[in-house]
Amino acid sequence: MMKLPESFYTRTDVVKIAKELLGKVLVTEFEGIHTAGMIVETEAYAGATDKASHAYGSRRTNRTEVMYAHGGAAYVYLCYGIHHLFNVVTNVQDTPHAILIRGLEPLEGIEAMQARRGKEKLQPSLTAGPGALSVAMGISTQHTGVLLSGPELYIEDRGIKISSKDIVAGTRVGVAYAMDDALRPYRFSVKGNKYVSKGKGL
DNA sequence: CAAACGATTTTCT
DNA sequence: GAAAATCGTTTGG
Repeated sequence: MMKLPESFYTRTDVVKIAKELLGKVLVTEFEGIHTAGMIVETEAYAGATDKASHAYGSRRTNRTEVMYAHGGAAYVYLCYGIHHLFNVVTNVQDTPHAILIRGLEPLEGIEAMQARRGKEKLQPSLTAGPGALSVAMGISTQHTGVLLSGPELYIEDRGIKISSKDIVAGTRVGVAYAMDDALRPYRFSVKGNKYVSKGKGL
């Protein structure tokens, strides 16, 4: 039950951090509503050298500015005009690394999540997928730039250990336009977990 | 100032 | 399994 320290995010190996985020718990406290879910799927985006990243080639725009901040901030991007994608900014200042949270296993405030998603029953699709989990957790683009050190939005370690043999590495999803970089094994998920998004390939 | 595109989800066939 | 929805950001003129 400990919030991850800033030093967790400011390390330089974004792939390693992506793996370590599996099993951690994302918590939000918006409008007095407490919701929490265990992270079961992540994707690393290695900034300037990664064609799939918004910051490829050190591109720096108003939107990507947050990625250049030091690790520990949230980067929320609106995709296809309707989906909010939640990312964790990592590494040090001026290095635009980020990790996309693709899947969560609901732990607390499940009723609230269902209400936000307009779903009657609990089903994997509630939080399987980056756009879906953002809605369930109440995250939207207005939270971009918010520090993950709380009090409304943070990630904590509850002592859950994911054995390395239960971590599946795969190619990323929805980044086919990135050509060869789309084949990099930057996607990590917890083996057999129902809340891991299916994606298109793998 | 106008046009094109996308780190996806949902719904229909 | 495949196609449509939808709008802010980015890129070109």
